[in-house]
This record gives sequence, structure tokens and C-alpha cells, in this order.
Amino acid sequence: METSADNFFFGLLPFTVYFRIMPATIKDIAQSLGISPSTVSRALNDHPQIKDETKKAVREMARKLHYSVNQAASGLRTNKTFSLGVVVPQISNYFFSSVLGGMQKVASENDYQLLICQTNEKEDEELRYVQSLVSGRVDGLLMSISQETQNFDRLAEILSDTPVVLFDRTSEKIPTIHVEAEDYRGAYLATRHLISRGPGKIAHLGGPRKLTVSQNRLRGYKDALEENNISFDPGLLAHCEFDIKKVPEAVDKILAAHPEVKGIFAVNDEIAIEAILALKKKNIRIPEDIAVVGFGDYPIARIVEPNLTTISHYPAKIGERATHHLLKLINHREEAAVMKEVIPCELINRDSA
Amino acid sequence: METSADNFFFGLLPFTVYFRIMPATIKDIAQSLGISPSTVSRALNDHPQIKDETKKAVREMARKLHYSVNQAASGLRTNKTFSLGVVVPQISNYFFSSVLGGMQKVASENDYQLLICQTNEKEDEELRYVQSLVSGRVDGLLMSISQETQNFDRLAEILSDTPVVLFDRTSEKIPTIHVEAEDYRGAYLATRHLISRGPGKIAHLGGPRKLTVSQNRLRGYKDALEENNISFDPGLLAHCEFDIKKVPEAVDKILAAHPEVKGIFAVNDEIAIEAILALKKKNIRIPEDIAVVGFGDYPIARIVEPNLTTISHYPAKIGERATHHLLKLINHREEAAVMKEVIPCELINRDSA
DNA sequence: CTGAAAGCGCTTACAG
DNA sequence: CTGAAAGCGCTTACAG
Repeated sequence: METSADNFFFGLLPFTVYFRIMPATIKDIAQSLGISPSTVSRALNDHPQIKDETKKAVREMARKLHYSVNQAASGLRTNKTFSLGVVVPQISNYFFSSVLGGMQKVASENDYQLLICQTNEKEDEELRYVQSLVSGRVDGLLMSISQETQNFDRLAEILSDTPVVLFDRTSEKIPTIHVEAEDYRGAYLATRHLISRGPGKIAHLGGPRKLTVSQNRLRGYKDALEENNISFDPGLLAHCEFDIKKVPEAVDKILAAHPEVKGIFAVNDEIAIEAILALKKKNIRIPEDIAVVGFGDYPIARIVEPNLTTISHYPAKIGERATHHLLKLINHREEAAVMKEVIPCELINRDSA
Repeated sequence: METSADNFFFGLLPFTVYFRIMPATIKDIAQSLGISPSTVSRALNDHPQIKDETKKAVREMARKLHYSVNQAASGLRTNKTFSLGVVVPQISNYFFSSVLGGMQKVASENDYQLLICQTNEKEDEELRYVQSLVSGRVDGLLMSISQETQNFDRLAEILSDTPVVLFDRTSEKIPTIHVEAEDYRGAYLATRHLISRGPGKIAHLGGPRKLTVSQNRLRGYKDALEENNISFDPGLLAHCEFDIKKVPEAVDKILAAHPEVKGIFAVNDEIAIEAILALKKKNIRIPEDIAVVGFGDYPIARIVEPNLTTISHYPAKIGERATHHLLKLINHREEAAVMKEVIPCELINRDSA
């Protein structure tokens, strides 16, 4: 076994002194070939007026010299960076990391790269990142607004000069393309599913009130109740702010006001699963005594017992569509519009409801 | 309720025609203030020889004109991009997304941004991204090698000119700073924990053979056995390639060869949990009949029943340390060394073993 | 089909 | 303490 000194450094092997070899430029290629930099540039960009022979020679030499275009220089000249900025509240989160996966796919298919920033739900960090990305670093921005953000004026102002697509956490104060999950309809389906199991009260564990996501899911819940002639009872609603630590208390609150509750719809799977854990601790049977439906179809949904019935909202798809729209915005600026695309949700029927 | 037409577009609100307002430049500030661009640049960069008065005026005007530095231009001139490239096999994965979170934190504290690419475990995509990042886009690279990668020559060649730190998926063929979890010791601890529960055979569900991560965890397992005078039995080893679909078969294979097995150590939590699910289907009690230990302390570990005993390896910390090393490499190139930092692991004792 | 020249927005040695 | 000038590596109208 290795020693405990392993805990830190080991193996300080022979020093390597880095010296950054100056990368080859267009000028180097031109010189080695005895032609002009202009021609090299054109050949590299497959300009139609350059002889195939010349192109071939240039490409070969470029390979030989390990040439790769200097993006800063090219970007400075053309005002294109082939980078997209992404601003999310948190990277390490099932939903957002899946969205990022979808974005990366579409971006990469179109030879774009992603500059990803994490706001930690802080308004000032958000503003800082947006500012920095917009300053010549990216051709456009994909953004999901932080929870804390109150003042959209500055943001809207900065973004008015830049193609931007909002996803998931959107705001009407920033008029552009919005891509969202079908939050309203998903919540409606979830609640209807709970109602369909038989008569009884249905509670809702809601998310942060400020977020449109929470609001839309709450609306879906309320409308499903209404459609079934069940009047909305505020005592059946508790907000957990996406904070799983608040769940046991929220469940207690609901149970105290309405011990006879028979279904809970939670704003996301993490909250739903925490609720299941809390209910099980009280020896409440799921779904016999209380049924639970989540939102998101996180990997944990198929691990918890009973397996969580939930709404899948296809985060990778959200990322793909948002990126698709942004690239269209960048490439045909004149067609830019204020609009919303809603990605369909689906009820995944498992054992918790 | 909204109509099903919502599934796609809706709300094609008033068209907005974007026209990118040319952002203010240093020249604009200079003109409005009647001073030279040189002075503006110096003032903005807080050059010591500029009068405080001038600095103040310049900063005020910069704010008024919504000036922000053009990174492409500044980068072209100074050969600094203040961006770090990150190349990972997959973004939407608990381990990597947590590592990214840690990287983002340290990068942002040092005014660096992250350009993140996902290789999908493909050697050619990996090469393509590295190539592109290195071409003047980033000051350094953080990288976790894809499973498929066989040929390190080209990679090593490209990277020899660029500061690079490898994390988690490393290779000695790329001699630089490596940051890894304490895979060997974690596996050792996990296996020792299983052995300590009493006499009996301990199996291992291993990862992709090519990965050093898998190799180190396998070594830890073997050494723990050896230290307890248990000889290694290949019939107790099955490889699942990080593919949860292969787990039931692997469990069957082990159980067929050794029905009396009493502990399983899995290469990661996903595999461990899939094994628990498979065992439960066979009405095998956990941990009474067979105990299970995972690796990684994923969120699912505290949800599965029984709660998974596992090894925590602190992915965010791995990301933080890797970034820290890269920034040091970038800022004091001469101190660059070939070395390895190992982030300590810890046994998280829950109910599955 | 190719070249010479200008210029993208910045930084920085050089000069004063 | 400030300015004029050169130049980073590229692209592209202009000229031939």
C-alpha cells in the first residue's frame, strides 16, 4: 500500500521547463511557399478564386508547420468569435448539466464553442459574467436567470446589443427568444394524475416564488384542481425554495393543516424524493396513503423506493433548441423575434403515484 | 389550460430588428475626453504613471459609454486570453459537472473564464477540441482523457507547447501536472471495510480496463485482499465499462461462480446501485447476505435503499486544485513540473455495508 | 488568380 | 505624466 504521504504531492519528477514555441502564422506559411500572406489566408478559407494547386500546397505546409488560425486575430478582424456564452445558476446540477450537454452538441456541430459561467444564483456575479462575455468574447449568449435577480434593466440594456436566448429561467423583461419546458402543462398532467387516483386533497411543494418556472408549475397545479372542481386551498401549498432541507418542515406543515391529504405534487424530483423520505420516516405508505409526483425525471427518480412518478422535460432538448435559435439569431440577425418555444413534457408513470 | 399547439411555437410577438450598436472603443473615450488613446488604455489598466484625476475621468467616461475592453484585440496584443479550456468526456455527469463547478470557482476568482468542451469519449473529437482550444483561444488546458483515446503522441505534441493539467483520467504519456482522486486508497478502504465485516469472498465490479482510474481502484481492491491474506480470484472480478446495463449480467456471472460471495466493491456508485437493484430483485438481502460499497458519493447514494456505503472523493476539490495548478503554470511558467496531486478520499459509512 | 495595403482595437516601448 | 507610432495576426476591398 502507498504511504499516507500520498495524500499530498508525490513524485516530483524531473523538471520540465516550458517555453511556448511561437505558433506558426500565415506569414510563416507564405514565406516557406514564396507567396503572399493574402493568398495563404484565402487558400486556408477556401476562397473560390484560388487555384486548387495553391490551396493544396498551402494546406500541406500549414499541416507541416502545425499551423492553426489565431482566433483572436481573426475575431478582431471579422467581429466573429465562434464562441457562445452560457450563463447558468449552477453547473453541477442534473438539469443544467444536461442542458449544457445539449448545447455543446449543437454548438459543436456548427463549429462553435461554449464559454460557460456559473452565477451561483447571485445577481452581481451574473451581471459581471454577462458584461465580460459580451465584451467581444462571444457572438451570442445563452442564459438562465439567477434566482436572486431583481433588476432586469441593466441586463436588458447590455443584452439589447447582443443576440441572446433565454432558457428555463426566463423573464419577459428581456424581450427575446425564450426556450422553456412545458412547465404549465407538466404540472397540470402531474396534478391530474394525482386527482385521477380517487377523491382527496392534493398538496403542492412549490419552488422559489420569483421564478417563472415555479409560477408556471403552480398555475398548472391550480388549473388541474379547478378543472376537477376542487377549490385551491393555500394550506395545501408550501414553498421550499429548491432547498431540500426545508422539505420535512413543509411536509409537516401540510400534514398538520390537512392530515387527510392524499397526494403531493412537488416542483422537482429532489423535493419530491425528500418528501418521500420524510413521509416514510413517519411510516406513511407511498402511494397507498399519500401519492407523490415529482418533476424532472432525474436519475434518482428510478432509484428511490417507491420509484418516483414524475414529469420528464428533456433538458438536453432544451439546450439543443436554445442553441439552435441562438445560432439562427446570430446568422440572420434581421429575423430575430420575440417568441417562446415550449419543449413538450411527458408523465413518466412509476410507483409513487 | 393552454392548447396543445403550445407544444411548439407560440406568441410570435412584435418583431424586434436587432442591429448591433458598435461598442465603444478606447478611441471613443479618448475623443470625448480630448486625450490620447494611449492614456485611456493606461488609465483603464491602472498604470501607476497616470494621474488619479485622469484615471477618474476615463473611468467615468468608460461607464458612460458602456465601454468594455475588446478581449480579442487585447488578447492579440498581449497573447493572453484569460480563458482556460476544459476538455471532459461528458458534462452531464455527476462527477464531471461537480469538477466543473470547482474549476469555475477558482477560475472566476482569478478573472479567468472557462471554455468547456465535451468529447463524448471519442478520440477524434478530443483531438479536434484540443487543437481548436490551443489555437489562441486559451491560456491553458484542463483535461480528462476520453476512454477511447489510444494514441497519445499527437496529443502530447500539441500539448507540449501549452500549459496543461490533467485530472481524473490521466496518462503518463502526457508528462505534466496530474490531479487525481485517491483512487487506490479509496478502493483499499472500501475493500478493507467489506473484509472487516467478517470472513467471506469479496467481489469487484470494475470499470473500463484502459482507464488508470479503474486500474488504481482494482489495485486497491487487490492489495486490501492481499494484506488480509485473501488470494485474488479472477472469478470474483467483472468489468462493466461504466455501463449500468451490463451490471445485472456481471452480478449473475459472479454469483454463478461464487454463490457464497458476501461483499461487492463497485468501481462507482452508479454501478454499485445497479448491483443493489439486481441483488434485491433476486431477494438477496443487503447488507446481511451481500454487502455493497460504491465509489463517488453521488447524490443517489443517500437515496437508494439501503443507503449506499461509499467512498467520497470530492470532485469539486479536484476541479479547484487542477485549476489552481494550471494558473500557477500559466503565471510562472518556469516552475512547471511533472507531478501528481492526489486528493484524499474518505469512507462514508451508510447502510449497504 | 494573386499581391500590397489598410485596418480591426488594443498595448507598450520610445520619446518628450 | 502623456502622446505618437508600431505592431499583434488576420481578412478583404482594391488593383492588376
